[in-house]
Amino acid sequence: MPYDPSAFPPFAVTVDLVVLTVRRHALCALAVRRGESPFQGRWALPGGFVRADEDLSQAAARELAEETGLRAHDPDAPAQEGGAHLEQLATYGDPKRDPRMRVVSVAHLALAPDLPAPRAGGDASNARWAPVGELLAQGGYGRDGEPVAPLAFDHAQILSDGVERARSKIEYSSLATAFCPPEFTVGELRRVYEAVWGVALDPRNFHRKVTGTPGFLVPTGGTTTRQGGRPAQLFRAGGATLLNPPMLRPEV
Amino acid sequence: MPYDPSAFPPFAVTVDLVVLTVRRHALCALAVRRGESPFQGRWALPGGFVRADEDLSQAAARELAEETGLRAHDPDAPAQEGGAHLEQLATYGDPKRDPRMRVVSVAHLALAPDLPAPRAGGDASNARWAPVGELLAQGGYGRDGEPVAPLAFDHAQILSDGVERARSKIEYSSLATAFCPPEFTVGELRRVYEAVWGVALDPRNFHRKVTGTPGFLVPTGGTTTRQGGRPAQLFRAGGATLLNPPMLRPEV
DNA sequence: ATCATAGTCGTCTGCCTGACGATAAACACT
DNA sequence: AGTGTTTATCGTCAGGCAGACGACTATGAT
Repeated sequence: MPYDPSAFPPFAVTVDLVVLTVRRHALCALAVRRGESPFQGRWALPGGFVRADEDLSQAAARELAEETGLRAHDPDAPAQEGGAHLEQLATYGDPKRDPRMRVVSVAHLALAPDLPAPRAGGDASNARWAPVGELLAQGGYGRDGEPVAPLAFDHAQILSDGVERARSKIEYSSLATAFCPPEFTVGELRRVYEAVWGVALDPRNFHRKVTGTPGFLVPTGGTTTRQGGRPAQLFRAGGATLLNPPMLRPEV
Repeated sequence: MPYDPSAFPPFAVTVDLVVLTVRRHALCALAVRRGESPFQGRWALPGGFVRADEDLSQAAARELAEETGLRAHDPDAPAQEGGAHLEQLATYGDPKRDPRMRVVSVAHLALAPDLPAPRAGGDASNARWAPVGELLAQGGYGRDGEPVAPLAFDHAQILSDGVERARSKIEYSSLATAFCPPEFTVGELRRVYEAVWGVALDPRNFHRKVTGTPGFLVPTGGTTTRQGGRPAQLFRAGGATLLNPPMLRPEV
């Protein structure tokens, strides 16, 4: 068929972000309150339109910086200090997902260390870190007992897919270090796994596994007692991005 | 920000397909010859525009049916007879990936049993199954010695991502059965793994692994000698879609 | 001093994998 | 009929890794 501009319908293309972090032993996602219709006043994932001259990953990195101030890393690079892991998640294009027009959203997944309070256009009340269980509890009640409305659009599905991606990916990669500060202890890394998977892991077996995998953790020489108890060695993420054999997620 | 149609640029959205199959002990992908500019005469992945009222997966299933006659399965369902596995792969949106205009392509991955000759608008010379190594050999030479031009657009990257997805996914899922006919032998399934991974596997250990995993294979009671040698039991894919512990891919 | 907390090193047992021997059942020759 | 070839299937054995858990260490809190 010849090139004919009228042969295809125009779409709007957006990026939506699933930004995950671990706070107070819980897996949390960044949510912003919608200020406009549709779904006005409801919580949603941060996101926005892709600009005319922008690549998808550029648009995602820009949105991430606008919402959190974080700089994004290359997805293939190991976790480094002061930035977030960012990767494409999936694309959502149901014709009815946005009642205004035909919008295709390329969702991205970002993993960040614990951050100070989020900002959304400088207005803190319009952005928050919320435990993913709370955001996904359809028609349930939040931590403080207030009723929680479901996320706007198909964002519950997107968030759910993002959480599942994170849960499975830390099994066989060093991605869990993206939730940690530049230097961290084995115990802090273990608590990341426990929060993301929602299980308890044996500290001794976990210690053996992560320290026994060559290239996964590099000791920095320092120690810390910020968790209480005996001082723990500090590590940074090593060059190994793949964990083989993988960390086994306990049965449900 | 208020709703303003001028606030976002229009995009064209397409689906491109990485259709993989195993033929003659080699992993092959479906390629179609472009009849128009740009990249006229070059090989490309099949694909087309998403229609105005179509979901992305619908568009991918439609394109798959148009190019191969295959019906697509639900990605979450186990492999069934007479259809192909179809799942979303990734989305490619570099501003310069199509010189004509801004096109975002949502690539999908399809896995199919060995098929009769492909058809592309009824013209067999414009569609073929080609070994993926041949399609990805940049500036190399094909099986018959003719020079091979790289795939059009960024399709080499898309194909490469699709092959990598297939290679990793058969490790921990029953997806390899999607390459097999409805009833198959353990040996045929092993040859799928060998073709996709490009390695040789021990027949005895492979047999122990797949028959020892509950719910993975269900014997049908029949036997066949279509591979020569001693008759082999016939199986169909069981309900288990996840392989735990995974099939280990030998070191490179 | 004693306790609570967290980190780190070992041990043991069972399961799974890789390597590989042995047998079985078909077909193709001679 | 016998012999070789091919493929399927069952068994055995050693090594590695994970789960369960004991023991000890080094901090801060009471």
